[in-house]
Amino acid sequence: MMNNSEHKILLVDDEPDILEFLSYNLKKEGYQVYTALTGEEGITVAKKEMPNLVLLDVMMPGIDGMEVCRELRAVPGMDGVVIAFLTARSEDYSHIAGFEAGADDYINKPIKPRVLLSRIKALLRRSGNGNESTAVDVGKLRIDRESYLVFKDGAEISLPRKEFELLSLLASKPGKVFARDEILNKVWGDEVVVGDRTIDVHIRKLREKLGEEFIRTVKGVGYKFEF
Amino acid sequence: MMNNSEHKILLVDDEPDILEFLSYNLKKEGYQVYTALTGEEGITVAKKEMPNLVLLDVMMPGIDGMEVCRELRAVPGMDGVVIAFLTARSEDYSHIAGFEAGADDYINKPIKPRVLLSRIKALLRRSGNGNESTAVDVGKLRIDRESYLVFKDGAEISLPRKEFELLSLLASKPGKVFARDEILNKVWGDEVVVGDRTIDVHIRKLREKLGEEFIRTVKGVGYKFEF
DNA sequence: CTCCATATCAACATCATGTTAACTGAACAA
DNA sequence: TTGTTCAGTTAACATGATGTTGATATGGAG
Repeated sequence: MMNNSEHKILLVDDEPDILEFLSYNLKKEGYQVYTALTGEEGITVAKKEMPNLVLLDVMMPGIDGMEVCRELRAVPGMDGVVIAFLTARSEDYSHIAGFEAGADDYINKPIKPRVLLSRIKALLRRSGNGNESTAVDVGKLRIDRESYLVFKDGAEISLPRKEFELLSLLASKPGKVFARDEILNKVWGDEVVVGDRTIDVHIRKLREKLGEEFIRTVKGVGYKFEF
Repeated sequence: MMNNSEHKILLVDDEPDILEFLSYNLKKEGYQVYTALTGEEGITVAKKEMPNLVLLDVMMPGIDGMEVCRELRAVPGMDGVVIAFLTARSEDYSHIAGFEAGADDYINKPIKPRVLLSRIKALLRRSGNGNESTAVDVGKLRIDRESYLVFKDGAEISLPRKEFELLSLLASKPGKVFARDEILNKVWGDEVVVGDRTIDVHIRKLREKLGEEFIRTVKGVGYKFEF
């Protein structure tokens, strides 16, 4: 197994508390951790250390995370770096802009260590595999989380956010039945309470756009993606 | 699907009202609930019952939640347990200390039942995910709980929920005779009251779909799975 | 043979999901 | 501003699979 100590992680956040918290948890796992309190500092450190992963707070005084991300992407040799945003849950659409700016992932605050660590592992694993694309191929579909696009027979299908995330979730484990509870948790979040029919309607829209053959209902249990 | 009754939850809070409130809501969902009014009691009960999830109030007289958490983490065999904090403080970063103590999540008071339940489900799901074997092979059958499918000679057989759960139960211990009572409890749950014939009919449907050779009737006792 | 648990079947009830259309609010353009 | 479009959600209702029941048949143990 790859040792975590081979990985450098740069944290950029204006809150010392959070930096310390994240730093503590990541170091505990054996990562080499660098921190920066401002966007400027972050860029400087990044250029110097060439980290494998950058965790960026979106909201910072001065240069914000989005801008840091764009600047980092412009640095030669920095294109392979994985960049993830830290965002408050309320900033609902921030990650979309984030993806456009070149982010690989976004992580909601408040941050839970287990979630953080598993996300980071996943991100690093992905980046480690060389130039593997962020797209997933499942049967006739290609789901590209980076561009938020789905391709079917070469045709580009653009999906709204919720639909995309729902599809994305289901396709993340083809064959697995996702319970409605689980879907609500993962796509809508803990606190959001939406009606029973909301999922169905989204499923229906997906089926309309993609065809009937991909999403299968398992009555009384949930939905699953098939290929 | 897995019944909630398989999950033990320990609540530790010095306020009887809150304990009762939480206990009521969790029991209603079918969890096995244990309560403790102090940190000491919590640790004692935890060691004895080995719950799957511990909900800890942070602020308690005597040993506080943080300390309980640390002590629990030190108990052998307790490392897989999910520990979540209940905290009144919302926006500050007091939970950071909690995470350092080994907590998996924190839940803000005031607690809304819906949020609590969905968080708990998510936590238990995550904890169970690691070592869960998804498919079971029994003789000519393969039962895949993840995709809710049964395979026989490579052919895919799709079963309705109750039938699948019934088969799943019987096949979980091939050879063992399950009494009708036991079947009712595990598949239908405690609260549901259904007539005598219901089980027979489901057995019949299973035999229709799978063949006669798998489920054997033990008159006066129950049913068992054979292979 | 007789008794009683189980089997079987068809009628019935129920519940999860499908479907449609309408409503809200955000983003955007004229 | 107003109007327009779209994502997301919801209510109301339709539909059909699924679950349940009771009447009746069957079959094995004693």
